[in-house]
Amino acid sequence: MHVAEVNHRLVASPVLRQLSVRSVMERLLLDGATSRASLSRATGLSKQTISEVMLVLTERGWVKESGMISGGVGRTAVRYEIDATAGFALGLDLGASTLRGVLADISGTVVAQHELAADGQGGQLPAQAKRLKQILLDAAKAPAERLQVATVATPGVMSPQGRLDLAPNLPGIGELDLAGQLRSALDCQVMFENDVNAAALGEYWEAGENADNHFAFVSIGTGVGLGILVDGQLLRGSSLAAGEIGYLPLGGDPFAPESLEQGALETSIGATGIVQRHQRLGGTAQTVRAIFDALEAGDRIAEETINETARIAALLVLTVTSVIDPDRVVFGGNIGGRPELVRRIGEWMPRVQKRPIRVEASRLGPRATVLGAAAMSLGQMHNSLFSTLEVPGRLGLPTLRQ
Amino acid sequence: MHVAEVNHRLVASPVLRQLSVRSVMERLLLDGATSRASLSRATGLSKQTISEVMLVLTERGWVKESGMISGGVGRTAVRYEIDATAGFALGLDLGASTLRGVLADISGTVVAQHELAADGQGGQLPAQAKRLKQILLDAAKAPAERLQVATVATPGVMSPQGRLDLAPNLPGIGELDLAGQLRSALDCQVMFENDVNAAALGEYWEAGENADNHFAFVSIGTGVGLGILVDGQLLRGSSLAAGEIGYLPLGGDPFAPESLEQGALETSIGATGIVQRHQRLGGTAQTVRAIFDALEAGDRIAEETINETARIAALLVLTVTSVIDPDRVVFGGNIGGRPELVRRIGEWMPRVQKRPIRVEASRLGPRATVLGAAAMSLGQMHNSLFSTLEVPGRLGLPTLRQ
DNA sequence: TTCATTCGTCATGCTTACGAACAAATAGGT
DNA sequence: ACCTATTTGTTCGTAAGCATGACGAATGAA
Repeated sequence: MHVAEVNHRLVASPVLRQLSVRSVMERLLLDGATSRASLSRATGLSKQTISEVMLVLTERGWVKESGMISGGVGRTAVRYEIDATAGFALGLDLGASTLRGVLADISGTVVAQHELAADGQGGQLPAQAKRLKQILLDAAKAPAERLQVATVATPGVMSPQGRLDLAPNLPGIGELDLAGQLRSALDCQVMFENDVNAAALGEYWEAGENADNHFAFVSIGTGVGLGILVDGQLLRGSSLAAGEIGYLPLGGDPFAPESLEQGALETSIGATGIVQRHQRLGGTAQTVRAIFDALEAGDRIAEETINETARIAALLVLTVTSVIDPDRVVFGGNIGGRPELVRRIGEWMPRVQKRPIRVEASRLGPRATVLGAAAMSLGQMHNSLFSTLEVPGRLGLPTLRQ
Repeated sequence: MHVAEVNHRLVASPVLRQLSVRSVMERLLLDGATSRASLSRATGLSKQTISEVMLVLTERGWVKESGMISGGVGRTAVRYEIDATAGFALGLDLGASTLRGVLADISGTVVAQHELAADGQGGQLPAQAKRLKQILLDAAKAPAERLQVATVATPGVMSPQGRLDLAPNLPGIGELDLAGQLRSALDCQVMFENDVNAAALGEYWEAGENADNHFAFVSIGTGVGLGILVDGQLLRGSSLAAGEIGYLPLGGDPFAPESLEQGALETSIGATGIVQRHQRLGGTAQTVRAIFDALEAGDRIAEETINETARIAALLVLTVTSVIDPDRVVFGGNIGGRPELVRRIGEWMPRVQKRPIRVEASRLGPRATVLGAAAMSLGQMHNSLFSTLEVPGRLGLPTLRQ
């Protein structure tokens, strides 16, 4: 089978066949390896159609035979499964101190992960990304041509001009044509996403079948951020600013000039805010990590600091549940992922909200963002390969005439 | 043409034809009357396919010829348009003092509207609804069999058992099997929706082509509520509680016991909260209406009351924009729709948020809810008639394996 | 060994859509 | 008055896709 064949999209196929291919691939992705007969039952398509579709898919290299199914009554069935090596999706997390990467194959299996210490200057970034990509491809023995999509998770916002704005932790990066340079360095379709949104998607993906499709992820670290999933889709907002919660009027006077600059909530429960609170209470710690260490050692001031932080975070949970009513709120980030903090947030909740709400700590920790980036690539790969068709789910409303 | 034919759904048609019918109907709904040739260009389907589809649609009664198009170069074209009398959608707004109704035809034109003073007791409601339905059908000369869907907008939440909960303004209504009784009284498919959500949809619908598909509607009246549209769809939340903003920690101490009972925000800017504020400031007014009257007369205490209310509402806008980033926030309800209030909210905004945000007063006023209910019925009618097909827009993610 | 069951293929027929050719109708120019 | 370019809409032939039902193959259980 030639690589050219593998890369060939199913664009030319007519509408009906595309729909059939799509439902078959969806079943294979969700259920794993199966026979044609059970695919026919699962999709409602006739056995005949399934056979035709599988013929096309094996010729194209997306699907391969994988042994037989025997043991039950009746004839043994030929088992088909997605050829996991047919396409790969890359996720990158562009952090302040590390550059993380994850490579997933088309079936959703993570086949390689690695991280590099970030060089001080942003100018090195595209070259580093290229190196990381190659390391991951080599580790997975994946040919470079089969890398279909990469997603780069970044702090701040990627401007339409391809420059990274509002990312003070990555000095000097705003001057680069980051999008263009990464596109040529990675040599495939490249997408960009906010790191908190990516982390939200990562946690959602990790939860797997238990995932409710309505989900909120709060990141507390140097700054604060919120990622929202509605019906399994990221909610980005009309100016891509959904989840920019630093300015929420919680934990400080929102009308104070510094709140307008830095944001009341961020000032209150961001890393520097927590350290300042500790110092106001008489503590001497210089970092949040030191405060958590003191907390573990039984220090009263640290206890009070974290408890007050949790109190304000509980108001944040109240705010999020009041507005979008997620099934649960997951906390992550350097600070937000701390179980000591999350437990205290949960303890505050009954005092501000009658309805119980699940408040949990991130299960993926620092890997949430990079896995979410890989998930975005994976979703994009599937949809561009098997879903070129534009079928809007619902009709829009006609113009109102009254 | 028989009514039985009109009511016949297109269920039996195979997939491909359904898709064709759908795109044709969508174009006709959005663009109005056109010729078959231009439909062919607009949909990408061939001219003969369009002709076949139109034949089916005219036979079924959904579409009819409507004169000729001449004047340009070339042969005159036969013009087709949706037969507006083929189906009707009903919206009802179940308010504390009035029962409003709107009847729209299949093309989205409001063909009748009327309201009845609500009888004191909730038990009369189904009979009143039936009467209102008949009044509207008579006014529009629409045969009852062609009423396809009705949506009833209610305060509170409709429980899965069909009882209306959390609607203190409608005493005694919680005991009724409201859903069942309305279904048999209205004698068609009946849906239920929260009144604030319906109002949000109404305002969105009214904005028409200028509507951005990302939109928030805040209602301030006896209580406070929020309706959110994401991509033109209502955001309901995982327990149908999205937009229940009464408990937001704004304008009062969220840890106070009365905040847990009544909600801090609702206590602060709900009707009674505003009156109490006025009295605390030394005023004597008993109703919000009186306060607004005094404001117009130049009263300083009223000015201060409303300004403080606007200040807290501005924090609400900040909260909503921080979380979901809508294109604009529209205020409605008895109090929220007041331009004097909305103007002051807009004046407070620059003090808490750098990014400008459009804050506007409802254009539909008290009719927003009933129009939104009609819009829901209309959408449901279109989708059940022309979109029986289940085609998910995007593929889901496979299980994560790592 | 027989039988019920399941898998997969083959042959057939139906529905749908498309392309090309063509007839019909019109405006505008000569 | 006539011709031409343009647009509309139909007819006819062709191809694609799917379903149906019959059939052979392979298997476990009685």
